[in-house]
Amino acid sequence: MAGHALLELDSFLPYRLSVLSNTLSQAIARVYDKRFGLSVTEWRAMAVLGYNADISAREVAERTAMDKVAVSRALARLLAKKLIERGTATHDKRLSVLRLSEEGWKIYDQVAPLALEHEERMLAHLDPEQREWLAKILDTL
Amino acid sequence: MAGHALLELDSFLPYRLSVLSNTLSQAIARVYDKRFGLSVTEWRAMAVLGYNADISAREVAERTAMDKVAVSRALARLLAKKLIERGTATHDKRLSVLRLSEEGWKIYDQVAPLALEHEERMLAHLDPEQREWLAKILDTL
DNA sequence: ACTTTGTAGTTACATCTGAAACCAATTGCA
DNA sequence: TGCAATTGGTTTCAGATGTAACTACAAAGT
Repeated sequence: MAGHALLELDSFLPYRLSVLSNTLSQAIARVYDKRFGLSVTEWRAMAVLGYNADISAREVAERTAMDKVAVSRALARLLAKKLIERGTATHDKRLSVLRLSEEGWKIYDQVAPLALEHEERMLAHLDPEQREWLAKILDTL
Repeated sequence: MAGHALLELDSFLPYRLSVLSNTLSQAIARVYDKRFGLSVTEWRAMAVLGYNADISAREVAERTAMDKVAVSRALARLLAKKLIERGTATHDKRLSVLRLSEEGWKIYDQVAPLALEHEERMLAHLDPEQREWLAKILDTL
C-alpha cells in the first residue's frame, strides 16, 4: 500500500458535507413524512408558496433549486391532497398560478415553526462566532 | 399572508447545506462517471479500501456512512469490473475480506489525486481562517 | 399569415435507493 | 447438545429521481 496517494475519507471535505447534509435531511424527512405525510420536495414547494404566493411552477423550481420534473410531481401530489390551488395565468396560458389552499396554510403553520426549531437545535451546537462564519462560508461557496 | 410564520428557504440552513452538497457531489459524480465509469458509491468503497485493506463489507459500510444494501451493490459492481478482490474470513465464514486489485489500484491512483485537487479548488474560495472554522464546525455537527 | 424557435409543464423510461424479507453462519444460553 | 436471537450479506419490491421526448402555447422573423 506504500506509494499510493493518501485519501482519508473522514477528513475529505466534500464527503463530510455530503454525510452531514444527508443525515440532516433524512432526519427532517422522517418527521415531515410521519407527522404530515409530506416529502421533502413537497415541503419545499409549500415553503416557497408560503413565502410568495401566485407564482408559476417554473418559479417554484428556481427558488427550490429542484428540477422542473421534481416540481411538477410534487405539485401534482400537493394538488391531489388539496394543499395548494392552481390556476392559469391570463396573459400566458402556459403558466400556472399557484398558491397554498386554506388547508395548505394549516399544514404550513404547523411545519414552518417545526423547521425553524429544527434549525435552532442544530445551531445550538455552535457558538455565535461559528454561526456567523458558517453563514459566510455557505455564501461564498 | 399575514400572521403566518416566516420561513425563507434561501436562508434556511438545512436547505442551503443540502443544495450545496448536492451541487458539489453531482459535479464530482459526473467526472468520476465520465472518466472512470465509477459511481460515487463505488468510488467511496474504493477509497476506504485504499486506506485500509482486508476489511469486511460491514466495515466498508460503517466507514462510508452508506447502508449495507448500497455497499453490497457497489461491491458487486466493483467485483464485476475486477477492481476489487473478495475472500472469506477463515474465523467467520459470513465475513468477506475485501481489497483493491492490481487494476483497482491503478484506478485509485488516478482518482485519489483528482479528488484531492477537487477539494483544493473548493477550499481555494475560502481564506485560511474560514477553512479552519469550517473544519471545526463540521466536527461539532 | 406562416414557419421557426423557445418556453411551461407533463409523461415515459431507465436507473437508483432504502425498507423489509430472506439465507447462512455465529453466538448466547438453557 | 440444542434452540433462540444476532449478525453479515444478498435479493426483492416499491417509491424516488433524472434524461429525454412530448404537448401546448407564445414570440420572433419572414
